[in-house]
Amino acid sequence: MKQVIFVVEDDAGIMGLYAMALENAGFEFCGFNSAEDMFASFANGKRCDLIILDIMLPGMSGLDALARLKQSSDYSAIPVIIASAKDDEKNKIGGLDAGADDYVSKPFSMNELVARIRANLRKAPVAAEKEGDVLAYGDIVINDREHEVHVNGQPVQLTLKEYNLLHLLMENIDTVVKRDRILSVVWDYDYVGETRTLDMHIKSLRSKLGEKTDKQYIVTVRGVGYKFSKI
Amino acid sequence: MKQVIFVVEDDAGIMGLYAMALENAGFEFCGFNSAEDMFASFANGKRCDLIILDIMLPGMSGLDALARLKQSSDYSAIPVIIASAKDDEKNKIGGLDAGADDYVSKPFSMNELVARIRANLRKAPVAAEKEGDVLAYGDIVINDREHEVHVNGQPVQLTLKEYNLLHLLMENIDTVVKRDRILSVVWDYDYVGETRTLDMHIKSLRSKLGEKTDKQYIVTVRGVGYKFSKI
DNA sequence: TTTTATTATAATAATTATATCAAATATAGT
DNA sequence: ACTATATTTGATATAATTATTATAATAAAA
Repeated sequence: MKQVIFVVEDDAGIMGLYAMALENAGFEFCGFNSAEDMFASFANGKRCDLIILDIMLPGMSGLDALARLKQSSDYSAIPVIIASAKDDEKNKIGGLDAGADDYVSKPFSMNELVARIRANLRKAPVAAEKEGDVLAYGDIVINDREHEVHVNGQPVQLTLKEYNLLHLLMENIDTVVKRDRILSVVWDYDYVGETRTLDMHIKSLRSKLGEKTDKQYIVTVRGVGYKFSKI
Repeated sequence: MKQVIFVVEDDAGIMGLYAMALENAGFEFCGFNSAEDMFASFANGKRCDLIILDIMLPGMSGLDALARLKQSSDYSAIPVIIASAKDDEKNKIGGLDAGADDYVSKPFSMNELVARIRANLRKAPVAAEKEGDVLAYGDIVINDREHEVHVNGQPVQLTLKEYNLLHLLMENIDTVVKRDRILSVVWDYDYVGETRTLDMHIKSLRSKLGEKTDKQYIVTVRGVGYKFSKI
């Protein structure tokens, strides 16, 4: 199911660019010429995963719209990226203070925009997936309440350390977790010096997850740590 | 890249011990005789990862300095370890109340100190990483959280040094970064003299970025350094 | 133009980080 | 106390990264 991006922008030309870039990147695009139109659409029950909001708008300003979104209990969780023609620091700070999750100043490349969208979309799902104590990605499901892990629907038997390690990595999906941090979270270490313990557990975790699939979930980021990767 | 530890301590002998212990433990040491000196250094743009603060200081007291640090939005995230000659519980509590992250009372072993430094450094990264996940210009996007770089939407595989180098240059977009500065930030160097190491990494970075585009991002400023350029 | 200083390049050597393995130790269950 | 399982440790292998060296190319200065 494609993720839906709302774009509020009054300039038709720029809107066209958004449409093209977002469709291209695999999102469902939905544009509005004014903030009022967007709220009307919300009222009609339409939903989205992220909003791109121009600051300079006819009628209700972008910042006002932002304030309204962030006050509402229904919509406050939706990430909002402010887009502005002004490369004006004041505006930038203002927007972030008002609750925007990110900011791009025009002109920006569509690559940058897509990167920012992806980054912001990724912050949200953790909360969503956390409910019911279940973290899931792809073929791997980790159920905290039951303390069980399934790969491709098949239960796999993890030891405590393996479980905690996987849990930490999945909590931080697509995010590098530094070796130090892993050691201090999964182990208690104030460790000084060399240990191959972490590597060992990564290895056994990989083999237990990999026995049932050939996909590489746990990615080594040399010199930094490991991340659980969607890609 | 070494982590930088600021030490504020008026006794020259003790300062020497700190210097030795910290360098030894692989940190970059930077000492100040007074809190005022440290703030002056901050004002000059110098940054650190952790501060060790003596309580008994000439001029501004350690606790006052602590209060000032913790009130500032810029520096409040930096972990502070209070060091005091008084093994006095009252003082200890006072310091922690005032926002210190940890406390050691003299005399302490350098091993203990280093262990505490490591432990406190480890608490921080979450806060640090929160800031500006994405740096982008044009076709190049660098995502710090994921530790990934995309060129034209395509991921490219960078080594740690290449990554740090690119990051430094992109942080300073359109600004020349001097060779010295690059060497001291990305490498540990105080090193004076000839090295072609930096050139090497610039070369491989260029080729990795350029494989997918013919635009020149990294500009050589002869006699000075390099800059990442929009134009 | 010639000289000099600086940077680019390529090939090779050295270093470092991680992976793997086998064995030792610890822990929990019976 | 005995077993089975889990975890840690240290030694070694592998692979990836980084540094070095020598040489070429280039720009600036004389």
